[in-house]
Amino acid sequence: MNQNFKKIFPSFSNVLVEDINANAINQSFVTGDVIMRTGQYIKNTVLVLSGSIKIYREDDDGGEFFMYYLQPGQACAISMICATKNEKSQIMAKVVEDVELVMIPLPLMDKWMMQHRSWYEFVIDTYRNRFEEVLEVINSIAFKAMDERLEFYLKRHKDACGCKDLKLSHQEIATELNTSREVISRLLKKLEQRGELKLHRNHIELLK
Amino acid sequence: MNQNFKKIFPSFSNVLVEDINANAINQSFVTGDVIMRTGQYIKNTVLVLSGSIKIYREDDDGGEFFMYYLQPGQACAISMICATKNEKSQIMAKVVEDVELVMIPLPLMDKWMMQHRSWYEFVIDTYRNRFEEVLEVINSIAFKAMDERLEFYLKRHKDACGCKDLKLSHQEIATELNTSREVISRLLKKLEQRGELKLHRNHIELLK
DNA sequence: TGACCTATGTGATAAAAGTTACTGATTGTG
DNA sequence: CACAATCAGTAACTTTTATCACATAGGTCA
Repeated sequence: MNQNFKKIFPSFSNVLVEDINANAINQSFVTGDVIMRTGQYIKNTVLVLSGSIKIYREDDDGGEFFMYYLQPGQACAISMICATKNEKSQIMAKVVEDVELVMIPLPLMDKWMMQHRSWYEFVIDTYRNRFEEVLEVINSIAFKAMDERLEFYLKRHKDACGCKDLKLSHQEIATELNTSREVISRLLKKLEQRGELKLHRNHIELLK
Repeated sequence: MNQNFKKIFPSFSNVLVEDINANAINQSFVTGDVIMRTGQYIKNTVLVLSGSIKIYREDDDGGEFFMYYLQPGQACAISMICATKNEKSQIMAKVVEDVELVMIPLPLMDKWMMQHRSWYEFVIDTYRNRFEEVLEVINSIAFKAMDERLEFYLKRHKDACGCKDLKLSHQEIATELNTSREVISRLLKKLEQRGELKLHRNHIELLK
């Protein structure tokens, strides 16, 4: 796993990787598992080795507002931030594709900041990227109408999975954009007519 | 200023305060000054001694979506994050009340993370608080209709200024919520009828 | 195959928000 | 004081989004 790990987190120094191997816990989850809930205390920082996790905010009445995906080589910024303060989670994390994780216990996450330059940079980098991503999300909902928000949503999914075939139902999209299925169906139809994509049952084929 | 500084940033160690005094630059701005723009490179991390700064995102067509205020004793999380990577600003910062600032040059901000425990904790704390605040903002726009968003907006302003008298015109609020003045006027009227507040020219008196 | 479940398409209608147009009120300034 | 500028109130209308109701289509499995 040592070899593999260096490939997924190439910026980590050898000493850091040794420290991780010695202290962190490996854990696996399968699709559908919820590994973090709103209000739950966070005890670990999570590094993703394989698979994919959806990070979202939950509404009082079942809305699941999509924020971003965690992919291999990434870490959960929120778990890092909360970890240092032993805070409750403000977000939900659900497994989209079976994942292998490395759990870094809270005190180590903090200690390594001072000891390993490459860890420090990784953490700061994670903060920055997520903060920016979240700012983008704010832009899209604050300034854009639903049609543009849908396009933004599809684009982010394309970027995240690196493919043009999105396995999403209209209902799922509607939930994640906090609107109704009918609205999404209609807007997708328009995009199809414009030649932007092709609709299939349970998946959407992007053409551009 | 040394004495004063310790009062505004009580968590800072004496050594850190000395370091700040020796290296940082004091700067003042007056109401209306824009001290950071979208696309501009960030060369300093900003600590607020007095006054107040509005942080917002700018739209292509003049929208000024309100994110949060920077108050005395606080620092700009975004300038910290960007500073470490020499990145462009993604936000706008406008002075709302004349401010005195301490500008920490980029390389020091980074260096001190390893040297001063109290600086490290302050920075992490700033990240965490802002991240959470931004998540709250996402909730309000993703899940709430304009009436609730307005109430949330008023509440945050009350919390920020610590008073119940908000010096805001309907137009300002509308701009910051990216809607039109008429909508805000109507909703404020409703809130007045419900006895939540009292409307005056150029200011709103909260009753609850 | 046919019963059944889920996903999607679509029209009608309602509600929320945005736009236009105009009014009066208050304030500051020469 | 007179005038301009800004702020606020409101009615009428349009657009966007949400909701309801129902039709159809594809896939699963006994």
